[in-house]
Amino acid sequence: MTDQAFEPHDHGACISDGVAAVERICVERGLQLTKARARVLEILLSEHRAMGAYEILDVLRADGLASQPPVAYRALEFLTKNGFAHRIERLNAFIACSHLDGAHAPVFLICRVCNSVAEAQPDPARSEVDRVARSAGFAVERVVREAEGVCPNCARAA
Amino acid sequence: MTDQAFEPHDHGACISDGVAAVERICVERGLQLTKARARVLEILLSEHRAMGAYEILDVLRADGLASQPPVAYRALEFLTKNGFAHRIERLNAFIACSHLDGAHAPVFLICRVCNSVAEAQPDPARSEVDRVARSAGFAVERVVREAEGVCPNCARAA
DNA sequence: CGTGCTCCTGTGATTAGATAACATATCGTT
DNA sequence: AACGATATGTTATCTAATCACAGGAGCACG
Repeated sequence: MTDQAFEPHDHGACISDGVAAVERICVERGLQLTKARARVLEILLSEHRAMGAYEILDVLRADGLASQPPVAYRALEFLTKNGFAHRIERLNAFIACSHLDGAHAPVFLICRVCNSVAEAQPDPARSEVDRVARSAGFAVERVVREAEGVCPNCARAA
Repeated sequence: MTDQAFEPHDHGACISDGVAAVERICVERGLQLTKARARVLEILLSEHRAMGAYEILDVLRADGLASQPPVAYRALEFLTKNGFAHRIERLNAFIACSHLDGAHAPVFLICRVCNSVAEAQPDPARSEVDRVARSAGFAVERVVREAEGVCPNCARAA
């Protein structure tokens, strides 16, 4: 398991690699990574934390782009629907996906001190949510798994 | 595991037993189950689904009680802080706790067809979220686990 | 007895998050 | 050129949540 958000890394590459990877996938799947969508993805990739739609909108506005709420929400819908970004329900906010390879049911670790969010890839076979749902005869379509707490860096600092 | 929400049961008892149990716990712990708080609990217990704060507020208003948003939010804060109700992040809504006994890290099963929400009690030892967090050195304070899908009753009906 | 403290309530205003509805544009296809 | 599908721009609206401040009930302590 990797937790990019909690470990030092080349963040410039983080952004450019992320955009490049999404571009490639869009070509493969015939998806249009338009200007607005690409810009929102970049904005999300520029931070390892979740950003609210209106916060993203502020950045777009500063760029001189259209800045009405639907602009951000449409881009975010595109990104989340295609797995390029995720919605963090606990925060009503969004974050770029950091595991573009393959289907996943991620677990998010949200640090309440530094606001960073790490996306972890747990073993799907061990999902307790799935196990519980199965035993209740419940057909799962989407799973939300988010933990809020203190990341190792902030714990060390305290 | 029990899934009251998905199974036939005496719902009148569901409400009265729920209120009685919370009353008892409040006495034990020296908590004040005031009029507003008790009423909101009742409202939540009256349905096996999550209700939005403003929806609760509408009921309070119909009762002739104070009906400004903070009234509902304060009662909900009391109820959730003490484990008498839970917030469903996915829905920005609230539901009465159906497992008052003991500390828990519940899993919620949200039916998108009939809107019912079941609270399941998984085996804590198997929590994949905890496992992942531990391996990242992340100190978990709160966990959100919610599955959205179709409940057995609605699946049968379709 | 009354002062101060803590906790709870009431209300108006504001901020944040999300969507509806409708008009316009762009691009590839036929 | 006409069409359909997809994406954009904008206004308005709705839902969710919080702030800020004033007032009240109950209790403890001097």
